[in-house]
Parts: sequence; structure tokens; C-alpha cells
Amino acid sequence: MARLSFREQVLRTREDAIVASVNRLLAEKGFDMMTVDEVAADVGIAKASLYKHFASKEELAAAAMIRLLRQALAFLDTLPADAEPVDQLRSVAHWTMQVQLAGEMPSLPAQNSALRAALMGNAAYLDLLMQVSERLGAWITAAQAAGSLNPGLPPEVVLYTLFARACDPVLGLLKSNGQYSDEQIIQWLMSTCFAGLKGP
Amino acid sequence: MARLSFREQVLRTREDAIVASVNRLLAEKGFDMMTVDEVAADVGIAKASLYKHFASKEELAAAAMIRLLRQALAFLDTLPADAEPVDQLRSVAHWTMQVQLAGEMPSLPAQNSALRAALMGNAAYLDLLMQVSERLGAWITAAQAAGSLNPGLPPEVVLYTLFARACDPVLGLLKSNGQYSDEQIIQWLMSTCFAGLKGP
DNA sequence: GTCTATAAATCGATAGAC
DNA sequence: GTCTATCGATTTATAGAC
Repeated sequence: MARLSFREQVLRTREDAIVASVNRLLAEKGFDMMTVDEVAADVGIAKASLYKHFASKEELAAAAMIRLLRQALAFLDTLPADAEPVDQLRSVAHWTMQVQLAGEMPSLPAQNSALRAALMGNAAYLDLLMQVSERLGAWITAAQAAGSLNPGLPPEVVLYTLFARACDPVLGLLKSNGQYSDEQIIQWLMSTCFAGLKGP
Repeated sequence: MARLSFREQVLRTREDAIVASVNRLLAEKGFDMMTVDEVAADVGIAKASLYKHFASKEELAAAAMIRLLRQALAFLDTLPADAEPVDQLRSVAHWTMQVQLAGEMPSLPAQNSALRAALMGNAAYLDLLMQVSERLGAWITAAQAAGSLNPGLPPEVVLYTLFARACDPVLGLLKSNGQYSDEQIIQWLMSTCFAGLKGP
């Protein structure tokens, strides 16, 4: 990465703070209930200043998703390359569930077409999503070949299921119940998820 | 049920039409993106007339959920009483997935606290939700005792999982893909769901 | 780039005539 | 109860001074 001038570093730091706030507010309230005023107040700057960095509310959400996907790729890079494919997938699922229980999983409604259009038109987002999908896809087909996952399922079904378990509402329901530890909740969902994907 | 006067029947029919519209719009756009203006336009009456029947947007959503829970209870009554408990649960899951793929599963965000407060203060909704939960709960514990479901899981975890699979985004993702039939999609999700709940 | 102030549009809810 | 018309509040986004 090219060296940045001091001014550019300050700018980058501020934008990081903005996106971190957006990420937390998206996890807490969801896209529709989050207002740009709240983001500006949370960062501590004026709303008009926000719009100098990001052109729309949808772009703010896209930036948060890009941040999340980057973190996911960084996590993938920490995994030992010689582990079993299904264990790599287990590690990823465990990480995503931890993120959600920590209240840091941004939640975007699938029904908002303006948001969907913005995401589908964001090259950086699509590129990262494809990178994550391809790395998971390779592990999925390898795990199916090894018999650790049901070979009868289209890899697509497995991939979508893993994405969906990352924002499974069951996690929040069990956590709000209050009588189980985060790790206990994760273990139950991990076992039911992967036992289901392995098949009978 | 007491006999209704003609005027009351007309009123009931109109309210049924309203709730049916709300149900469809909730499934299509979700609670936050659905506007009361749209509901009024879809039913073909003025917005002010809507508010003579339902006091708020939240009450409209609650009425749609009550309608869904009544339909669920009616479906439970059609099931043969002598079937295996796990098969009863399979039938329920199959029904909920059909409802969702038909575009008739209302989607309510978990983060909207005004909506949550309205639901938690709605006695009719809570009563129906408890009825459904108790009937499913009885089947869950029976299936666990029979070894058809993992006895190590708290019944609560199973119940929440079944509720969550009724609005699993994986269904919509696979359907929008377009190359699979509804029944094929349901079969994949049914098998992964119940294989996971049965355990290794 | 950051601010104050406000435009422009939308939405939930209501008043008042019939 | 249904309508037209509108209120009041909220929200996204921008203008213009500094």
C-alpha cells in the first residue's frame, strides 16, 4: 500500500471511525431504523460532514459490509492451511456467530430495493463478497468430496446456509433469554448446523 | 360463535380484506418499508378509514401475525393425531416453508422496539403464540424421548430453530436463483434442519 | 472539510364534513 | 364509517458561510 500523507491518514482515521459507528448501529437497530443523524451524533460530527465522506445512507451501509468482509478475509488468512476443509468451515461459522453475539453483525433487510441496488452496484463490495464465497466454496466442495458434508447438496445450498447462520435470529433469542453462555449457544447452533449439512 | 348481524358481517369482511393486504405487503416489503398509505391503496379505502379499524401501524402488523397464528393452529388441527411427534414437526416446518415461498410469510424486524412493545402488549397475539408454542413443545419433548431429536438440546433451542426456519432467508435466496422447484428447495432445508436437530 | 440552517419529501396520524 | 385535506414530526440530503 502506498504511503499516505498526514492529511490522508487523518482522513482515513475519521472514515474508519464513521464506518465503525455505522457497523455498530446497523447491528443494534438495523438499516431502516438507523438514521443518518444518529450516525453523525455517534461519531461526533455534523451530518453535512458525513455526506462529504459518503454520498448516501446506502453507501454508509455498503462501507460497513465492506469492512465486515475485509475482517472475514483477514480471519480466513489466520486459519492453518493444513486443517480439514470442514474444520475450516466450522472455524468460520464460529467466528461469524461470535461477531453476531458481540453485537457487531450489521443487519441489512433483504426487502429494501434501494439498498440492494446500491450494493449490487458497488464493485468493491461485490469483489469482496466473491472472494469470500470462492474461498468458502472451495472448502465446501472439498468437504463434500471427503464425506464430511452431504455431497447430495448443491454447494450453493451449503454456502447460503452458512451465510444465513451468521445472522440467525436464534442466537439473539437464546442470548436474550439470559441463562446460557455465549459459547454454549454457539456450540448448540454449530452442532445442529453441521450435523444438518452432513446429513443422516 | 355468536351470530353476526349483516352490518357486522360486512365489517368483518372488510377487516379481513385489510389484514390480508397487510399480510401480503409485510411479506413483500417488511414492516419498516410498508407504508399505511400503501395498505389503504391496496385495500381501496382511504387511510383515515383504516384508522377507524386499527389504531396504529403496529396494530395492523399484530393483526397479520394473529391471522398467521390462527392459520397455523388450523393447520395443526388437520394433522393425524397418531403420527410420530417428529413427523408432526416435519409437517409444520413444511407448511411454514410453503407459506414463505408463496410470499405470504409476514416479516417483522426484531430490532423495532415500538413494534415489539405493541406485540408484547397484545393479549390475543401472546395467547395464540403460547398455544402454538405449547403444542410444538409437546411434540418436541416427545420426539426427544423417542430419540428422533437430540435429547441433549434444550426444547427451547429446538422451538426457536423451527420458528427461525419458517423465515429462513435461504429459501428466498434459492428461489430467486430460479433453477430449483419450490418443493426441491423445501426438501433440502427440511433434511438439513431435521438432520441437524437429530444430531450425529 | 466542518459547521449551521434548511430544503424537499415522506410518513404516521387526525380533524371535520357528509 | 368513509371521505378529503392537512397537521406535525421525522428523515434524507444540500446550500452556503467559514
